Amino acid sequence: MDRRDDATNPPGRRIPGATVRRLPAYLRTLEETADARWTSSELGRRTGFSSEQVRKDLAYFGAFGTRGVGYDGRALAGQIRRILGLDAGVRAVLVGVGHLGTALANFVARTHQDVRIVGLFDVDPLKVGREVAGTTILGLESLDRVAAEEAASLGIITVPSDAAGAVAARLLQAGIRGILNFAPTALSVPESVYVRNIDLSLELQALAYFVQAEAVTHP
Amino acid sequence: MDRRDDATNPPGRRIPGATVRRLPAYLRTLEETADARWTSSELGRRTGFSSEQVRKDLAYFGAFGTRGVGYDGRALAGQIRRILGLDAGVRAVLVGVGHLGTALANFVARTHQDVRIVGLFDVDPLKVGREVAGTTILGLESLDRVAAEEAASLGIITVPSDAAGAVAARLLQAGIRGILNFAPTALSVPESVYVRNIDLSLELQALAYFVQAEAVTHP
DNA sequence: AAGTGTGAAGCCTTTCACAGCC
DNA sequence: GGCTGTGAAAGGCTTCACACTT
Repeated sequence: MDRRDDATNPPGRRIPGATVRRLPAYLRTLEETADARWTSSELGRRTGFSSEQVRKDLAYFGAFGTRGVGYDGRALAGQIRRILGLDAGVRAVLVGVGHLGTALANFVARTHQDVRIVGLFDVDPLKVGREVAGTTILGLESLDRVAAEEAASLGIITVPSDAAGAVAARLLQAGIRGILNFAPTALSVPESVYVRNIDLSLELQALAYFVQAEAVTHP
Repeated sequence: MDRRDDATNPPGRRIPGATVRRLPAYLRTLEETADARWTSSELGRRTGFSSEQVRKDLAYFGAFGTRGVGYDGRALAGQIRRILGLDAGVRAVLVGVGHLGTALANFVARTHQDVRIVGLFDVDPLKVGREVAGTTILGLESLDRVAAEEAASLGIITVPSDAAGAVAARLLQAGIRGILNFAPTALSVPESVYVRNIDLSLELQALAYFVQAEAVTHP
């Protein structure tokens, strides 16, 4: 879940990291139903947050609504895309094309036009050359070249735990500045690189606690 | 990445949810290197948290260490397993055996003895009957029966977004009390059910913001 | 001397409550 | 009247600092 993830929110106007992580949820909802008019309550109901939260989050970046009326859906979506830096287009490389890597590559290709996976890499010679989600899998030796050519800024690590550290090092060397890490290991990277760890086991075990605690509370 | 996830920590002694989510990381590290003696600093270094954090987290549940000395690795691991409710064994069902579901099923089967996937379900007739990670895929109609027979308490949703709501409803009906949801949708469930949403797109887009912000800060 | 356990302080995030505008 | 924008209050989590134990 989180390791040093939350040491992350440096920009000018000091935006809470929690706010940044909710913006994509707002954006998705706005895009899903191209409604002209939105209120903070409706947007909150659909994303699972409170209306105050929605208003406060947006207020960090400006005043996008009209009092007594609400928000214009299209305009707000545009603003959020701009804030997140999606309008410029985000390019990511993915290392480790097993089931998980394949699932992510397909998912991103299918559902995102603003985030694009521009390189798939694997050490397995049997996988190199195969095509997944419209991209040909390459060997790790091509990482630097592709990352540079495509100006990739994000990296996704879906390799086994013991390879993750080495892959992270290669990504940094290739100029990657943000990493989504699915391997259950704490990566050691410079302060300037953002790492988000997603660790299924941790989530499952934490869930086990809550379910058990609940059982104890209501016997 | 959180919707109503953090509305979660009701038990007797009011344990911070953040603490519960770190315990599995401590546990994994303790199990990885079966060292007899651990200090909070070493455990913190390995998991990526501060030593005070480690001590405070553990202190919520008791005094497991020896002053001036440290913690006994085996004993501490045992305590954490007990706290999380893992010693009783946790049983989960998984719905949606695509690439992502397959990856998770394999991963859990390979790396967990305390969390076990006792049922795999899919609506696709072509998948039903196939075997993944040692378990045969069944149709959704068998969910209630299997969940009851195996006393499953957790559910993992790895179906496409538009099916997630219906699957969640079926899981609740089958008596599931904790859900790990990989579909990018807010599920609506009763207060008593714990839901943890894991949403790749949100993470990727949030990462895009941080990377961009960094770029702005150091032009 | 070394390292745990813990109140107190500080920081971050959410919620409240209401003024302001349409 | 309805809904946004926002200071103030509340709540939750992390860090500090130190007493305490071996």
